[in-house]
Amino acid sequence: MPQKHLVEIRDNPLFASIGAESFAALTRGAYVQNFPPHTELITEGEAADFLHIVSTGCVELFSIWQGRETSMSFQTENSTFILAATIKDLPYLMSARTITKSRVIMIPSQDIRGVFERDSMFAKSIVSELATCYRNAIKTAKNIKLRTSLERLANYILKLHLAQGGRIELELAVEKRRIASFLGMTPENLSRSFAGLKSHGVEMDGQVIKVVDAAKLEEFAHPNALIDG
Amino acid sequence: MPQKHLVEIRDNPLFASIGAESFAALTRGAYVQNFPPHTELITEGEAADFLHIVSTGCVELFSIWQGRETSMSFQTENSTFILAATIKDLPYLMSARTITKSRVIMIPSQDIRGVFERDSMFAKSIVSELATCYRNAIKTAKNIKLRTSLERLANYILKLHLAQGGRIELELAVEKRRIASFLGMTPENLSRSFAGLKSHGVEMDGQVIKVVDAAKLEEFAHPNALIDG
DNA sequence: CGGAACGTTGAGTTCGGTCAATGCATGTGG
DNA sequence: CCACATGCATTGACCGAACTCAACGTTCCG
Repeated sequence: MPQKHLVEIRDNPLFASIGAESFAALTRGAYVQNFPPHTELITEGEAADFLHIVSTGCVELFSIWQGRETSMSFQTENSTFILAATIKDLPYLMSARTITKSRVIMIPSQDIRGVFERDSMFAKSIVSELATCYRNAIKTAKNIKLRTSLERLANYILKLHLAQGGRIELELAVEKRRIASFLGMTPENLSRSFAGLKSHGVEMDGQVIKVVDAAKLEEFAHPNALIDG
Repeated sequence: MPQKHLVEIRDNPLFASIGAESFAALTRGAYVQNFPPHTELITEGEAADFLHIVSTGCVELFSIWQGRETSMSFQTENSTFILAATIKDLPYLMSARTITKSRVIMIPSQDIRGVFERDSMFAKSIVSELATCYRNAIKTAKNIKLRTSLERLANYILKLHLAQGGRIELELAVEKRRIASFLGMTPENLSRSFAGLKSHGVEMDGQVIKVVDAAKLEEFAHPNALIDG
């Protein structure tokens, strides 16, 4: 593995504080690979042979049941995915596909479990990452169960707005159909919901969303640290 | 703390394989307490001062947003809850209340984090528990997003049926209103859904559910290891 | 210049929620 | 013991949110 890639992996918070020996053990069998958009990386139900880490780009996690598909989350820079399956040596619960051209680090699950046993710093990182993922899953469930689709969209836009430092004009990173699925609605309904947010300080023109009145949007969205934080 | 309680804690899988020293450190500041039904144990947003473990009884985890409440899960014997908050030293994302009379073990979060650092066996248990909880949360989200309310109920009953070794007559452990909330529907709709399952091999009479044709129910429910497993 | 995929819009339908009334069980106080 | 209150489950009528289906416009790409 080229030095460039090693540095790349090292930069990931998950590996930042582990020992040199552990790092070597983790990277010995690792791959770094570039994938074109719309490439299925893993399929739910398969054995979790590798831990995946998005280095650059964007990966969608999704699930299918009885022909119905739903977007579960979008992973960008430095996100791990399917960590729980790797740790427990159980099948993936979700499938993953690239949305944009993406570079992905893959580390054999076996090595992860091995280093986990020996390196307590790494174990700590893993636990921290797992706990964060778990909390995010809980937040997702609360979001879906407690809010209407319009409220979910309002909070989604508000979050984007804040993440981009309060910028007025927002560009959506992923297709609307996927956002719709992520938010638990149909593309048609997302279109209508965007229109419905006009009276709450959001204007839309094609791919560009304008948060013209953030206070008004926030008043409607009622963001909450225990769901959106 | 009485010997009886120590044995009780020891029996929990989370503490089964840890060293004597670690065990002593964990139990030094621990409480074991009995609570009557319908007692709120923790409130979302509060600091995670204790890890809670249900020793006997049943505890409901729920969340509230804008006056709307939803049941997130039911915890019975040997279940931990709010482990992620304890580990990360962050506020609880859910509230908890007893449903039945319950005995609960409470261990100061600080002690959990301390022993976690020193005892790798304990760290392993924690990670395993966390990963399991995480996977359950993912399954919950998939269940809600991919299934209709009738399908969710069908799978819920089927799961009960199988958990009780294929018994025909099932008794619901918790009130229907809470099951309804857990399944993401109103009590009224749950009533109607029960009626709707008549044509799929389920009969209902008050508190007693009869799975008269498990094959028929399964054919409708399409249970899946990646959601229900 | 098609053709494909996506987004939008409209019409109609369905699923699930709201509201209200009733029945039923439990519990309390006279 | 009964009268009454309370809380849950059920049922019906109604309503609203979201989905389906279909048509159409746009963009992107071969």
